[in-house]
Order: sequence, then structure tokens, then C-alpha cells
Amino acid sequence: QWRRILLERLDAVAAIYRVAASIAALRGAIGFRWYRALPMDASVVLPGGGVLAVVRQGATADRTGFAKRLWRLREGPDPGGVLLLAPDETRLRHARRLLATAPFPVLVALEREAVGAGPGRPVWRPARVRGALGLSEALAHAARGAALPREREPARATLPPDLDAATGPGTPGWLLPARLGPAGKRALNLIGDWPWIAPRDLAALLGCSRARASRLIVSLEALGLVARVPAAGGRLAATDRGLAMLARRDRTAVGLARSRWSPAPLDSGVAGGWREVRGRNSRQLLRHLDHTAAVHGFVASLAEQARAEDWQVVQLDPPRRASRYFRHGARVRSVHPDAFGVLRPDGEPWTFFLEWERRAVRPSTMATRLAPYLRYYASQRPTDDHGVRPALLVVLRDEVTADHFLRVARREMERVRVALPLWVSHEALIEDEGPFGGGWRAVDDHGGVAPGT
DNA sequence: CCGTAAGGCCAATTATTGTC
DNA sequence: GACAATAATTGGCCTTACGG
Repeated sequence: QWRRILLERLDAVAAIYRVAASIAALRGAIGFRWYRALPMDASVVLPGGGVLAVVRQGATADRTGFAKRLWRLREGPDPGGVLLLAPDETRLRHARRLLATAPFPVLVALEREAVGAGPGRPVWRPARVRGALGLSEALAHAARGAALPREREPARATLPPDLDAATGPGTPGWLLPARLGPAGKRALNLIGDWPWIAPRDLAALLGCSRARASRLIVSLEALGLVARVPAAGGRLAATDRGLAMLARRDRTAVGLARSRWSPAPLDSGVAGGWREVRGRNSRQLLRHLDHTAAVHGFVASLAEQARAEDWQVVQLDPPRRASRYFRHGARVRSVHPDAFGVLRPDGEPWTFFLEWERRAVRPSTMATRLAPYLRYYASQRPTDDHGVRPALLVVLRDEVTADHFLRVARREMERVRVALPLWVSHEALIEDEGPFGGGWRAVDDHGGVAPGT
């Protein structure tokens, strides 16, 4: 049973073992225990008796589900100290906020940094105070005496069969993480992030040739993880099996992932019903396929141009991870951009939200579209969430509409006295020159920076 | 637009050789 | 025989060329 669960979570297991190995290298023989269903993934016992719980936040972890897991961590018996591995900067900040009032010491690190860092590099950030610690300091700070959590033994042990079992679609699900190489996993992650992506855009996001991407797609297809969906013009989506693999890796709910993202056809019988798929969100994206494709095109050429200019693409988030929820007065409000991203030229990172706004042509609609952003940027949250105020990029249908939008934005910003770091362009320009050209125009001189400058 | 074939490059691993 | 240095092999990732 254990072997199987750990194989399903193989990528998580690898990351956590790396951290555990670094700890052992510093402190000598450690105790170590995995958990199947407790809020922590594992616990480490240091030679002196200090205990640390390790929690990994997977890339597909959803906001509420993971918040709940952190909450259980606080409700349960004292975990000792907590080491949390976050998949990206945004969620690291979010997790820190959630644990700032926890009654135990918490250290948070980016997974990719924690896994590669030597003992001295300051990658571990305390939840409550600013700054960052190297692993040895982090251990001194966080490890404290606590009882090692216990989990009930599985009632039944079913050992998986021999490892060199079938390949292809016959490969059992729990073996997939071992069958796939890093490139295949990267491709699957991207297809999971951007359902209905075209191979061409996928290649751009992967940063490889179309031919290479095509081969990766073929091998993912052969394993039954990815499908070309006729209803989407042969564009790609992660199959139910692919979604399950990602969910198992990240300890998230398989059923929920499928109900949101399943590309399985749903023949409802109504006219145009061939475009129906089971997942709620993937269906939405499929219904507005041209909008979806436009956003894909934008992020794909952004990635391409960034590479050409030697900017590092740190993070490119699809809508589900680009949304931000915040308190405004008594109510919880939100923004739902089409994308969020972090690029890094030589120096400071540059962040942005994207709104691909095809529909807004009337002033009232434009004002409605802007309202959530005016609320968001009126608060401290943009800076809390990202360290800087991200640029807000809005792409309108054509030049006339863009002009129009700028006037409306200027008026609204004056009315509510909030300055948006707003940049406006339109579709034809983006298509011709890409995001880095794009002829972005600002409302006023708000001191922000347009893409590529 | 897309996929396939053939082959190059690179890093990791294994085998071989040389030295004490 | 133990160990280190070097060579050979392998597997993964990727590109260019080409064809539908």
C-alpha cells in the first residue's frame, strides 16, 4: 500500500527526500516518517529530539483545499516546527499569511530553491517576520520537541506487481511518475494548466521546437495522459487519467479535478452539444475557444519573446491561479484575470495581469470590467501578494475601442482616486508585434513599465 | 498547420586502464 | 587488491529536414 502511494506521489517524495537528506547531512542520522492522510506529508526527528513537519504544496493544489489542510495542521496535535514547500512566489506569500498566526514556528521556501540549495543559502522564510534563513539556521529556529504524529496502519496491504509491468496505456497509474521524464512532466503540467492549447503554443511555452513538442505529445498520448479533442479542433487537454496523475502527486481530490477539467465528451443532445465536455471549467474554455486561443497565443509569444530577450520566465499562471480574492469593506471581492505572470530581466522581476477583453465595447461594460481592479489596487494586497504592484495589461478588440477604454479608465481612476498601473493595446498590434512590441499605451505617466522595456 | 525520421549533443553511468 | 583517472556506453532531450 505504502509503496503504491509513494509512487503516485513520486515527484513530491523526491522533493521531500532531498530536503530530508540535506537535514541529515547537517545534523546526522534523523528519524523520518511518511503520512498518507495527515495534513503534513512527513515528519523528521532530529538527533536532539526536535521534530519538524514537512508540508508540500503542489502546483495543482487549490486555494481552499490547501487552506483547509493548513487549518487542520493548526487544529491537530502540535506538529513541532513546520517546513512548507511552495510551488511559486505568489502561493508562498499566501501560505505565509495563512500561517502567520500559527502557534508553532513556520518556515516557507520555494520548492525548487529548497531542493537545490546548500545549507547556507537563505531560502527559508519565517511566516511571521521578514528575512530568510539558511537550512542550518532554519533548523535551529524551527525544530522543537513534539510527539511524532501517528497514523493508523492501513488495514490491508496489497503489494503492487513487479515494476516492469506493461507500458503504454496499460501502465498502471501509480507507475506513471516513474515512466515519464522531466520533459514529459513539464509538457503535461502545461497542458493541464492551459486546456485546449495548440501544439504550436505548447512548444513555445516549453521553449523547444514544434517537432520536439509533437513527440512529447505523442508519448503522452500513448500513455493515455493527454488527448487531442476533435471538438476543440484537435487541441490538447489532459485526460481524466492525466488529471488523476497530477492530483495524486499533489494530494488533491481526483474527482474534483475531473469535475472541473475533464475533457471527456458529454453528449447532451442539444444543438452544438458536441462541444460539451464534462469538466465545468474546461467546458467554459471550450465554449469561448477563440478567447481561450487568444490568451494562449499571448502567453506563448510572451514566453518566446522573453527568451529571445534573455528574460527569464519565472511564472506563467492560467486563470485559475491568476485570480485573487481580497476583503474590501465587509465583503470578499475578487479579480479574475486571464493570466498572471512573472518575468525576470536582469534585475527586478516584472509582474503582470492580463485581461483579454473582446466583449467590452460600451462605456458601462468597460467601467464594470475595471471596477474589481480599482478595488484591488486600492488595497495593500497587490504589493502583499507579489512584492510589487503588477502591471495590468488590457488587450481590446481594435484601436478605436482601446482609445475608448483609456478614456473610461482615466475617468474611473479620477472618480475613485486610485491609480492603476494600466497598459492598453489591441489585438492586431499584439498579433503583429507580440506582447513585447504591442504598442502599449498608459493612461497617464504612472511610472510603471510596459512589457519588454 | 502538423507529425515523423534521422541524427547531434550532453550528462550520467559503467567499464577499462593505470598506478601504487 | 584498492583506488583514481580515463574511455566507452547509454539514455534523454532536442534540432533540422522532410513530407502530408
